[in-house]
Amino acid sequence: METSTVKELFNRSGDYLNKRVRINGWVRTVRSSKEFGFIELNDGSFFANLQVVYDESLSNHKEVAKLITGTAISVTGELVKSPGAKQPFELKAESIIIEGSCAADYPLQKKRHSFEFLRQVAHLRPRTNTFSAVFRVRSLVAYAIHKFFQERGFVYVHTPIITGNDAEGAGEMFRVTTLNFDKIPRGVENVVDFSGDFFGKETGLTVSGQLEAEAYCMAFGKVYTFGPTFRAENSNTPRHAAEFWMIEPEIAFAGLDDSMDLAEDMLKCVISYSLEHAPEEMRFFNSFIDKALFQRLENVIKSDFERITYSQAIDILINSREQFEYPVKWGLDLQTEHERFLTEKHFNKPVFVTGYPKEIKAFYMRQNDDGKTVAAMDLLVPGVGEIIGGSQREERFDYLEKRMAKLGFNMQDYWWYLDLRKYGGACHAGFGLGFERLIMYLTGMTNIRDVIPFPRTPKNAEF
RNA sequence: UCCUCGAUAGCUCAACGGUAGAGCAACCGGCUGUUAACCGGUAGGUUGUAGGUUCGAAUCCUACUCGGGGAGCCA
Repeated sequence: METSTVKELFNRSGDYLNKRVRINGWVRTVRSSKEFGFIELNDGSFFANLQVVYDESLSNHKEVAKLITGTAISVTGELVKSPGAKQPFELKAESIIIEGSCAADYPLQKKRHSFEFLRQVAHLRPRTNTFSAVFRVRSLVAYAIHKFFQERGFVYVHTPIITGNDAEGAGEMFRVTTLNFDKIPRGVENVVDFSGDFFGKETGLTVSGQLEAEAYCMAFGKVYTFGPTFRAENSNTPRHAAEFWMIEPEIAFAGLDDSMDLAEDMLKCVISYSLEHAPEEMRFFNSFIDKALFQRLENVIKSDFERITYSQAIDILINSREQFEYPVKWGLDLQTEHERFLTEKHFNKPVFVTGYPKEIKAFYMRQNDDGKTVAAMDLLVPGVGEIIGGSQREERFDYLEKRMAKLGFNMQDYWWYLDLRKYGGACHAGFGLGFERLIMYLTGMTNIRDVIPFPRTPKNAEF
């Protein structure tokens, strides 16, 4: 007999009702009486459990009555209408085969666990309701992002994981090396000599695929990256991880407004996709994780994102009469408290802030005519803060070269990046979207460690 | 990295200077439709680690380790 999935039973219950089926899965909980009992079975295909009913007619009835949470079983029986109120149908077991027993010290219980505890059993937590929902949505959203870009003619570029350039100084890099730590070769002034290293130069894990994506953008016109990114920052917050995934679209013959349009369109599409394709999971988040989730997401889908300049943001903050811990002054970067005020209190929706002072932004951003600001944009969203950072790129060779020289860059390290301006450099723009921050925003989960299967953070690389 | 709070049974917590407890889980038993099932019972602890104060420390002090929240860095 062919094995069915719980998902199939729920989606096409009419086809299965009063027919024999077999389901393989894991026991979530057992409620047994003297002569019969119930098993909540989850097979991973669907958020909801299947209720299995058994009675003394089972040859192994005694063992089944003692099944504990976590056991892997295979159930064959007839799918029948359920007299119970909480499920439309149930599986009346004719045979239950115990595929894998579960030791008595199984850490997961049928009651609620703290997320802190579940992080310590990251190998088991996908078996819980919350993490089952989070990681199914994560999978769906990854697909939705590819779908969004592919349908719009973007080319998916695999930028390198190992890289020789700490491109934008986006963060500290993890070093990649095959040098013997007991005998590190040193040259003049005791500086480490990387010439004998695997790549013959100093290399690390990528902190951004943007510079390489720009190269492909100048060939394909519209590209995006979607891959792992690494930052060796000692960041201890619920929004930072040492290994995370980033989506970086790059579009040619386009400016800052185009990239904002793209970002807004993408977010709306992805949110709609999740609501449509993971309704059970999203309802769960709205009920148990964040009661305002649907309201917030629907607000995002329907409303136009606010677009203000950095200068306007400063004015709003100064005129707000709100007490801030950090000073608000043109030229200083916006602090988290300022960003939260703008997106959560003043506008209460996603806000693009553009035109930051060039001193506080990366070298590659296009300089505005005022000589003071660059065509940068950050997208701030309620609850998560900065979810997107982007800009129009400086496509003018001389402007870029001067800027890099002023910041003390070694031009030889960026020869190919400058070449892109030399050979048919067109105006272009793009942004980076933190994939996990998007998942947090979509699910209402408030810690990045709970939206990554096996999170990597300072002092934590277990599993 | 800084500030702050915390660490007690497998889990969630109580006890706040005087013999370490409860609910859930586990185990044993009961129960003819359960829904975090219910009812009775059993077992389970060098109170994160190392020092110190005290007649006496889970409780007070110091350091360390790990974790939460806030900040910085950013996505």
